[in-house]
Amino acid sequence: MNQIVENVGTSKGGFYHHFTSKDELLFEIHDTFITHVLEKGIYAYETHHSPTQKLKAIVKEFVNVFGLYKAHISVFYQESTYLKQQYQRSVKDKRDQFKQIVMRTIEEGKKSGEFREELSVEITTMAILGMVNWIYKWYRQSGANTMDEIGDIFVDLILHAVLQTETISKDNYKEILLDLPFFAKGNRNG
Amino acid sequence: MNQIVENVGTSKGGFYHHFTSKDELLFEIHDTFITHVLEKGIYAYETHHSPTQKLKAIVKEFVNVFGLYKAHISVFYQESTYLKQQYQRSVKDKRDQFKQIVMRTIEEGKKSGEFREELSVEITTMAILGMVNWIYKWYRQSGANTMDEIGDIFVDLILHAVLQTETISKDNYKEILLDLPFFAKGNRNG
DNA sequence: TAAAACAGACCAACTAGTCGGTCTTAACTT
DNA sequence: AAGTTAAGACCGACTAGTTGGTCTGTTTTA
Repeated sequence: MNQIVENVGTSKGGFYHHFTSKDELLFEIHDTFITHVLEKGIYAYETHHSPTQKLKAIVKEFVNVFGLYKAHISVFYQESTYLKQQYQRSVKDKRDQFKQIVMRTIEEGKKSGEFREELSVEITTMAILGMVNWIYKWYRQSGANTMDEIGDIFVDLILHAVLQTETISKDNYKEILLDLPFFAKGNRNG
Repeated sequence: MNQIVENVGTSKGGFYHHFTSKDELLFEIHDTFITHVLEKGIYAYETHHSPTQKLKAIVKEFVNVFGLYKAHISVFYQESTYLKQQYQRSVKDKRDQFKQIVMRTIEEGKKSGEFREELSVEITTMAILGMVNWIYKWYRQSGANTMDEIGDIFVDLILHAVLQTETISKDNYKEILLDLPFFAKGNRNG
């Protein structure tokens, strides 16, 4: 608290005039970015037809939020370990909503035949959530890749993981999947 | 501390007779499971020839540790946020070693032609570490899948993500990749 | 001039860690 | 076998520092 208050340039009194507790602040912080991803996720889900496009858009937005709200997310994960029950529940609620969108998308992909039939919807979803959520642990502004590049790479990895194997090679997904830079293509194996 | 000591059924005095600080306990806890994965990882790396087999074995061992040391890992992540610098460095050291093994494996896979050339070694590695590390956040003993199943699914997802697209369909990887249960194959789309 | 915004001294509860002491164990002596 | 002793294991009241949070006031705004 002292640190928060100091860094923000305010005082205990000032802070508690606006928030009823530290937990509320934490909740508000979480709500800021989770609401953002959730809205973007829903929008992505609703504006695209194919599960592939949906998944691509959802993942990109999801990754993107780690660029936009890096500080929020770090603080939240660092301080939220002992969040009061009521707040934990609201937090979990919104996270579950996002999880549902991803699950529904994968389910649809399986039904439509775009994604592999043998996928476990639940575990695949958790794998995606995990790889993206973990970003806050390792991403540094100074790193070699921008958040946008990371998003593209993640989309590429995830789609390769879920798409029907046969369809990948058919060049249907040129625009979505990664490729070598043109000047490196000469060395290609195979 | 009070809680730890109480739950362990000892006392402050007893505890500090064996540890110099809480951080040391935390470090010891982390070291227990990180040493385990690291050894298993190195062994897996050294005993297999192909990068594909290496990666499979490494991921399986990595996932497995979350079954063996669930409690350790949860405690560590919950309490380690403010670990003293010296301990943080040793922790990071071992984690980096494991990361290196994964990176080297992917690099080798690219060189051998088994893995896709266009993969970003670093980001792919972080994706793998992320999806597995995140397990501690969601895995419940009571869940639908055993740790072993999750391991297999993760291996399947990761290999589909990294393997050369052409080779996947060639049945070379029947033993490694997942398939539908035989009784469901009749419904397969074409 | 009243209400909202803010300040900061203060507080209770809790934190990791200490310290003087007791109990347990096992080797050593007689 | 019984007695001695010393070291390691263990105890828990206590402390210094920190935590989130309160309360009485002052300043700012409209």
